[in-house]
Amino acid sequence: MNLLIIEDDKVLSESIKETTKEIFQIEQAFDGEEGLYLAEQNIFDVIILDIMMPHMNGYEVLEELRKKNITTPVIILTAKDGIDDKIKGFKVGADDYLVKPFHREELLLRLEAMVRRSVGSFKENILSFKDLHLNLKNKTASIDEEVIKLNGKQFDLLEYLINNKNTILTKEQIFDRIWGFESDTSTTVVEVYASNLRKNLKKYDYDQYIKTFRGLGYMLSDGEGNV
Amino acid sequence: MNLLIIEDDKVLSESIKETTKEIFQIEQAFDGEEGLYLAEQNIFDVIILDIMMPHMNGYEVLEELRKKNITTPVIILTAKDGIDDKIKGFKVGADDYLVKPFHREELLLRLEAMVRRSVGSFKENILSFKDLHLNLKNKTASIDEEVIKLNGKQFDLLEYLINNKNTILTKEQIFDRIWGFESDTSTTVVEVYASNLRKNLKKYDYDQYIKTFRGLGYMLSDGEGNV
DNA sequence: TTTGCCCAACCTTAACAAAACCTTAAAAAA
DNA sequence: TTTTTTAAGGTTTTGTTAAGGTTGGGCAAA
Repeated sequence: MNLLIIEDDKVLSESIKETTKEIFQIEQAFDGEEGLYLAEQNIFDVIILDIMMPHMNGYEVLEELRKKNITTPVIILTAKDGIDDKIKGFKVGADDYLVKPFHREELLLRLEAMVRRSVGSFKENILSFKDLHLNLKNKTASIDEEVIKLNGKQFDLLEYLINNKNTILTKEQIFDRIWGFESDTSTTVVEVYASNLRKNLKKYDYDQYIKTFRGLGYMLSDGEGNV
Repeated sequence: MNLLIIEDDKVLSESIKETTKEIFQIEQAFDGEEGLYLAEQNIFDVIILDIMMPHMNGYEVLEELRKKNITTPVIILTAKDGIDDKIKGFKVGADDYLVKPFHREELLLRLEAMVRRSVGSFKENILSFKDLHLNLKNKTASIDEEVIKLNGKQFDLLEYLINNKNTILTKEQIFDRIWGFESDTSTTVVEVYASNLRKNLKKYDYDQYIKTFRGLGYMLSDGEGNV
């Protein structure tokens, strides 16, 4: 689970990081522009967005983001608790709105509720694609009771693909999501992992669902046969 | 959009109905049991749930509901604003939590945000021209369920034509748009791609809509026959 | 006004070139 | 050891070019 914190108050940002780091992989941006840039990579599960920031404020960031069809859930964090501010926040596309000061627990709860819904699966930590089930808790994959051995990043890749089934993910997105922005290995590793994942799924004929779109990226498709 | 209000205070329930009736089809339940029964029908897009109710309280209703795999988004409405109550609410599966008293607008905004997300994620990104549909999310084209195989630039060309249907696009425009300004290939490739695209659409008689205007360029026309 | 010719613009095809991708295996890191 | 990364060669798809065929408008002669 990846969380982006866009907050110019470094102390608060760190504090949020502390309370959420057990559940999320954290990325931080300390101004609007940087936040927008990172958010545009479309690799986050949820974004915490401060409103009052120099240069580019939170509303602008969110508006830009939605304009670009990035639908990552956003929770607005602000000291403004006037109803008009809330209206503005929701109108530009926020999913939740939390007023400072707030309980750490409440933030965490709201984040969890949001992720739980958007990632789906109310059933505890199980992510499924057809008869293929991922147990997110202990990182195991299985098809009809039979466990498939996948190493770390292969599992991550499969999880990411399932969470975005039927949409094309570019190699860059996959790379940024799994290897991280500042990783200095090349994006061709994605090809290697796609290859390995396919090899592991081949036994169950699930490799067919991983489609590659030349010049675009990869997609996990539950479409029957075609494409 | 269907909304279920589970609230034993009839005055408040009516008041909520008033503020939401323009957007939602409303159903009301005035105690926990009735609410659970209605919610189990699984026909609602979102549920407003009061906590303090006689016999069966909101937590119990929600817990029962989730146990039965009904995942309708639930927003809890209560006078309790202690953090422990919120924790309890989210833990049993709430999606949002609003403390009384609240602004009518805020309730409405939160309802809208919730619904927008749950239906929004279902709606796909489709661009259509007559019975020809482009799925922008996975770059597939189809006519009556049947998928048409188009490679990258052919798809881009078709997308561009549809987005500008009934206006003539010069070869230069098309070229700059799809190949990019600094590309050093000649604009005759546009002709080749127009040809290929027509060939692929011929099977469905959709090639006829791609008209060429000598000395001007191409146009996708939905006009019948002539022009 | 009509006819027929010419030429530029466009269409189509196919061959070649060049990316993009796959797979494997070995080296490096954990 | 196991996992991750790099590298290299092979495969497939797509992009590009060139060449010959087709079309249609302009224009001059009838």
